[in-house]
Amino acid sequence: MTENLFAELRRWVLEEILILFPELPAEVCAKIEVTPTRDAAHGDMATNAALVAAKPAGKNPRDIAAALSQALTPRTGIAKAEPAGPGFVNITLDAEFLLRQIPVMLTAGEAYGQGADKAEKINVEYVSANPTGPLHVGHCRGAVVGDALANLIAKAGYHVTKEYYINDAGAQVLALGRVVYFRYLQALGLPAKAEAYAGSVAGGMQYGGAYLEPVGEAFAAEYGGKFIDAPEADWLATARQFGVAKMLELIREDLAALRVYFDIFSSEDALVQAGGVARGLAILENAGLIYQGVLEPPKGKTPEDWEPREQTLFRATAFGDDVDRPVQKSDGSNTYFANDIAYHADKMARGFTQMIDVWGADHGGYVKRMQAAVKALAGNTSANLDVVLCQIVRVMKDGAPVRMSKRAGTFVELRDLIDEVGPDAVRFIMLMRKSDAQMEFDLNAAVAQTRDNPVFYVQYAHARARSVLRAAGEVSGLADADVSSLQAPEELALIRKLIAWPRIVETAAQAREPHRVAFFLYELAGDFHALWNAGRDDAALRFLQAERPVETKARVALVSATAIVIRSGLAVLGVQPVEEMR
RNA sequence: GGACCCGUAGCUCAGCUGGAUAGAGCGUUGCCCUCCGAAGGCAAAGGUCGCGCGUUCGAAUCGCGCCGGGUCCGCCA
Repeated sequence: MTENLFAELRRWVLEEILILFPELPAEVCAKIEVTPTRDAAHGDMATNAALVAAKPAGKNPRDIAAALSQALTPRTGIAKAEPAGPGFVNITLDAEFLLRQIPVMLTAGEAYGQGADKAEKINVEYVSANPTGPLHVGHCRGAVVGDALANLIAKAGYHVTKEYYINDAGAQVLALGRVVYFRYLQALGLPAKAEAYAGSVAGGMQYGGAYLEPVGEAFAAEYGGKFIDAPEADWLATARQFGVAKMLELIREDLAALRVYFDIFSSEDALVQAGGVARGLAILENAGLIYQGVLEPPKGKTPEDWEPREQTLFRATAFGDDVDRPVQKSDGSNTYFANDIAYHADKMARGFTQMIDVWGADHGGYVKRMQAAVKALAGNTSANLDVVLCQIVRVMKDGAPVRMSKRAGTFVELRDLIDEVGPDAVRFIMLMRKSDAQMEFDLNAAVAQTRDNPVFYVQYAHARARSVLRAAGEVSGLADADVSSLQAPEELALIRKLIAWPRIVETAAQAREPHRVAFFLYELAGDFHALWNAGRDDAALRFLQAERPVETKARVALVSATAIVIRSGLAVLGVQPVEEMR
């Protein structure tokens, strides 16, 4: 018993088309698809096989469509197959064949839609915010998109590792260490003034937020007066580590509030200490991709202090990048890019040939060079890096944007957003947009209990379904129910939507687009609400019919299947199904 | 100057990797809902898919060139 009916029908189409044209090249077959029809008048499914095969077969697409239709029609499960339009074949399934999927859903439960084991590891890295403070709203979209994408790819049958890269090696965490020390002096009651202290801090007084006050206190509690008059060299490493550990705790709490969890946290510092950077660069060095050179200044926008400098460069242009990229600064120390190369080399050494990074839009200019580096590292082997960019989110309230700039002092933390609308709304709404498009997050809509709040609408559908199931009480042998009475247009529309779920999982995972799941659930909820509403106009369509146990059982099976698919989809999005609306 | 993302209904956005008559919600307009499943329901109006070439049986979708918005551009992370 197969789950993905579209994949099954595609196999049938392929079998028949290869009987008609045994010589059809594999790359042509690969383009053949079986898709849901937009219009119910076109049947349940349509295939483009005749259109795709027309040119290589040297025949008119309509003729092929006619022949293919004839070949498909006798198949068990197909009620009708007919040529249409420029050369489509529209397929109408036997209702009985369609309905047979309901027990499949009931038996599979929330696992319905789970793809077959692809026996392939995929690493999904996201958030990776610097451990210098709590997460802010800007991190939120990447966290949600990355998490849902990882769930989605796992659902499609891949072995997914969710990874967070801790940038605990650069100048920023040193700045954090200095501020921790400053807060420590304060905690001990010493007259350390921010202005005076800032002057003595290399890189200025970043991360001065109040959230570091308790860190200073904890540091004081741990080390007492030990570091009061000590030189920086004595305390900096300790303060940095202490600060990073505390910030990671903070970040993990923020992530937990958003229900985002990782399989692994990788430390940049640990990688550097273990010699990973030298190891990564050596791979490129051995491939002859590292050289000394001088870069041209960017045209049209030459920095004031520009002067030509010789640097160690990676030949990124050999792999599709626009210019070669520095891996070492002019003083010989490594660039951040060098560490990133090392980090991806490390992932590859851990057996990942498929990697996905979720980044903010401000890193868009970084994509080509990182992909170039991965290709270079792979050498003759195959490895691939996909980058999902998340564009900016504008938070709106009462029709006006909520200011979020740090400078304006209204720096909105992720926690504020979650407290305002709850993790479910944050997650679902963030996923109602394609990640590479800018979006507006409307705080008013996010808490509204109407159809324009998608998370409410979907959860309400689930709650209604559960309410029916509670009212129905224990119904035994649901998976064996006679469902042949399900014939109303609204019922069949709902079933057609339900059987699309495995296909959505597959296509959305392949496209790395979790938002398709959110849209699917929204549509599914719409179909279910429509059926519910039909029962208001026509009592005969209500789910529970005291006088008609057979029909009732069939409908309860359908409602149960609907609840299962909604739960299955919400699980991918990381949104909780609710039993009742309160 | 260059790279990347976006441009679809009044607004916010989908459009399933080139398919059939371009969709949804909000908003607008009209009708329905005193109770029995209404924190609502049904329906209508609303589009030169930014513009122009090109590729082909076919383009919102692919290519090129413009226009507009955004992100970014040697040693920052």
